[in-house]
Amino acid sequence: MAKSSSDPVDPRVARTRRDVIAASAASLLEEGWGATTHAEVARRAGYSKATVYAHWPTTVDLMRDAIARICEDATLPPAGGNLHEDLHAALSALAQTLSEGRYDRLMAGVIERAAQDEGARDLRDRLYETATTGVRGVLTAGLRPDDVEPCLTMLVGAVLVRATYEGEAVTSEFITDIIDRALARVEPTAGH
Amino acid sequence: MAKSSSDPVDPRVARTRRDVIAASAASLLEEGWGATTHAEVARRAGYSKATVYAHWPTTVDLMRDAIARICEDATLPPAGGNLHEDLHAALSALAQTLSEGRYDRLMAGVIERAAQDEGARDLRDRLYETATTGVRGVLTAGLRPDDVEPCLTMLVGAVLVRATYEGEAVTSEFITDIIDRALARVEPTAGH
DNA sequence: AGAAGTACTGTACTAGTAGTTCAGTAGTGG
DNA sequence: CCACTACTGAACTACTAGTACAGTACTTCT
Repeated sequence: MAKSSSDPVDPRVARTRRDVIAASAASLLEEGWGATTHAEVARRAGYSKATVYAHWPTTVDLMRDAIARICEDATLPPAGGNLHEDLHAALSALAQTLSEGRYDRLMAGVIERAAQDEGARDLRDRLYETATTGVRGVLTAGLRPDDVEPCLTMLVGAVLVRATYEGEAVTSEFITDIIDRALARVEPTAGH
Repeated sequence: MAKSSSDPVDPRVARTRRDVIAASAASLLEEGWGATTHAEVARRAGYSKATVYAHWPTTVDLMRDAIARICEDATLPPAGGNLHEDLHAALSALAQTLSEGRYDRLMAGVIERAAQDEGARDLRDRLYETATTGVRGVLTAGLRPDDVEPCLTMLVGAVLVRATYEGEAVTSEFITDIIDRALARVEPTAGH
């Protein structure tokens, strides 16, 4: 309350926040929500458990910052102007993120908690939003507004089901196939 | 080992298995995987914790039977022969199951564990298989074999994303829309 | 530089839970 | 009626989440 306006943060606090959030994000991606506890994060970051509790009283507090950090790190593939190619790139990036980056387990953990915890519901929305930003951008740029949402849902859903629920690899051919099908109604000329 | 062939089960064992599995299934749907412990299931079913451990040593053992039971209860809407109508009915049933029956949290719990536990991976596959049987059946009956898998993945994915990840209601109009789009490439004549 | 304030540490503690053990009880099949 | 086995309940171990707090180290202000 004393120095709230100018807000010159104590460098110790800045250091601690940075390190602990990085450790939380790493643990969340590597071990999943269930294994990402205050104690584990403190161990990884090299701080005392009490310090972590002092900054983030609840697990959701900790996850909120960790997920925000993870979302910051998400990179978008560059758009070239060709709808099919850009979509293919964006969906490939999504598939990559889902399988390699372990977003699947992370997302599952958030969804499981979202049923009971209001805070987790926000996290779910933000995470989904971030993961699909690339695809949404390409569709918004190339489609009529009415077509964006259903196409987004079908394309993202197909990749997500393939990667997370069927546990199968998302191949380039698969992505090409679903793009062709999803855009069939939208484009007057048959692509490819 | 003594009476394995004819297998006349002790009625006490049959009773216990039936009651505990029912309680596990109920807890799994109502409270989620995380809250479905041996102790909680024993309390619900009215048996001793030790008895539950005796029958199902690990949590996955218990979940396996509970999920099998849940899958048995799944009902399929009757097929009428019209592709669009049958698909609409099957996808509505899926959406209903996802939101009302809390399959979303259940599925999320299974996926989260599937990353570490081999047994949970089997459960994920079986659960996904069961949830999509209705839609798959309709597609198999009405489409060329090559079209079944991609259409299934897109339609199921769209419903799943809508219900579970976006947290929005799956309306009848939404289902009609995605069916039209998914089948656009498949049917020579534009439906509706 | 020194003082005053605050962040972090390490340890110890409480409370609660997963899982085990086992002697005792009661239902089952022969 | 007897031998057998399933279930009970209570006690116990081992582990974990979260709290408390006195001591130390860093930062900022004068």
